[in-house]
Amino acid sequence: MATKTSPLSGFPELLPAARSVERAVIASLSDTFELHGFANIETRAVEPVDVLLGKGETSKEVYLLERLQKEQGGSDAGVGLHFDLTVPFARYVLEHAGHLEFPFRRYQVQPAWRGERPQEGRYRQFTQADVDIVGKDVLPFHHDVEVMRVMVEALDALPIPALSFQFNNRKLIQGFYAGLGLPDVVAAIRVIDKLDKLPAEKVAELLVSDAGATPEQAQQCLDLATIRVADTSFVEQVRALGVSHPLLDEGLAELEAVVAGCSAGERRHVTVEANLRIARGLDYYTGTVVEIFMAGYERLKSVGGGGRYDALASDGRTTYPGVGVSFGVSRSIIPLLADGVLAGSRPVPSAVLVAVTDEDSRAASDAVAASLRARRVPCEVAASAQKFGKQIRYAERRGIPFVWFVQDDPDGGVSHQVKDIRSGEQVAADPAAWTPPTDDLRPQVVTKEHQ
RNA sequence: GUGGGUAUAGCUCAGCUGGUAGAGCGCUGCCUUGUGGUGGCAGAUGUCGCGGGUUCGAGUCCCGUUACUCACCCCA
Repeated sequence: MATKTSPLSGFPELLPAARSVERAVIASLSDTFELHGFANIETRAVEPVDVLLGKGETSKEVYLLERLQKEQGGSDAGVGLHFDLTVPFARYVLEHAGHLEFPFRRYQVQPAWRGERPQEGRYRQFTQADVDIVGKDVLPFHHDVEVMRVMVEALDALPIPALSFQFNNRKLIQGFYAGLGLPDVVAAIRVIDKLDKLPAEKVAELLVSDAGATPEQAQQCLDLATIRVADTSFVEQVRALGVSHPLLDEGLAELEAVVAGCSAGERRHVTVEANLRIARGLDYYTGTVVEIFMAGYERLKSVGGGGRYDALASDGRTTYPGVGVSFGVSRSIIPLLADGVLAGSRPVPSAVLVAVTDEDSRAASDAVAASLRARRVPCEVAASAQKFGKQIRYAERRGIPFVWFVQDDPDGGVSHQVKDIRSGEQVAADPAAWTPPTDDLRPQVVTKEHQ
């Protein structure tokens, strides 16, 4: 019976070649995280609604599981799919605190769900990669530098366009605003966050109307927010504004350490800046904050972000401060795939198609395949003993670079030949010794420059 | 949630002021009796998103509906 299907908006599905790219990205990220000693965990897909909604997110972006709610008798709010990995992680830490060693370092690559209108780079189901370090009661500041450096290193290794890490520090902002005498620091941060959407004059007006600032204070806020440098010279620039407060000093010192620490070393395509307008809307951040942007894809807004949160998880007796950063795998990779900036070299893992001469000799072809696989060469045996031209075409359509022929010799033995179907070159080969070039062994990520 | 656009072959799309469905690519076969790609010849494929209305007649006009899509809001 025919079934009509249609894509579900916001729930992207990749074809095999594209999926191989996504998997390569995830493998590369995991490799870097593990190189720095971060253990992988996976949390369940659902959380109690009160856990999900406790962090200032609006309820309508959460997908609720209606059936489970009904089963529970409707007395409590039920469960919903998580919309990020930070909130489930905080819950996980509380739940398993007795079995974890602190500081606890973990990374997590999982889908999250959000019920908002889909767009390029914004999906209802998307994969995110998070790294965090969580301490018990205290977490020394140097972990801020450490975890940010890990993400810098992880993203620097990816075959994607240049990335910019833009750092700020909540203590710096709050200390500055407090030193300035602003009545409503939180409202001011929220207004400053609009700076890339509204003109400066409009933001100044909002600071006066919404955050209770005087016009002079508003101007100083703008002066602070427009500081953006690729080194630690922002410290003098902030000092020059003439505001002083102990929290400001602390924030300046922290941001200086993060920028200096993340800038150190050779990078392929990741740059680091202090950008004092970065605030991040989420109110659980307390110190370091970061947003990550991808060159040529500024329209996606940030492809990653994170920061320091001193009290995301607490059981009332112990608090678990943490610092972490997340990278939007779907958000960045899917647009790159759609634009052809990234592509998979082939849709199948097979590097070799072993041709079948006739069904009676299929066993001989199977033996060749087994021999290749014993040396970790991915291969498959032809589906049917069609004319060799058809079998070659089968391989060509799948991007399989080599076809292996097993043929009877006049002297009663068999001969083996392998053909590179891109060049047409065909040579005698030993199934117990032949190996394809390394680049042909597995599907590769192809970038536009190389195409 | 608000506003715009679109819906026709596997894919990209054409189809004028209404007259029973088309192209390119792809696909299948043959030229090519066991080695593909180029070329030539032949061929297959559609409830024209769904429901209703107007009309002798609707892919085309009208109404509704659903899905997709773009922008705003917001975020990874």
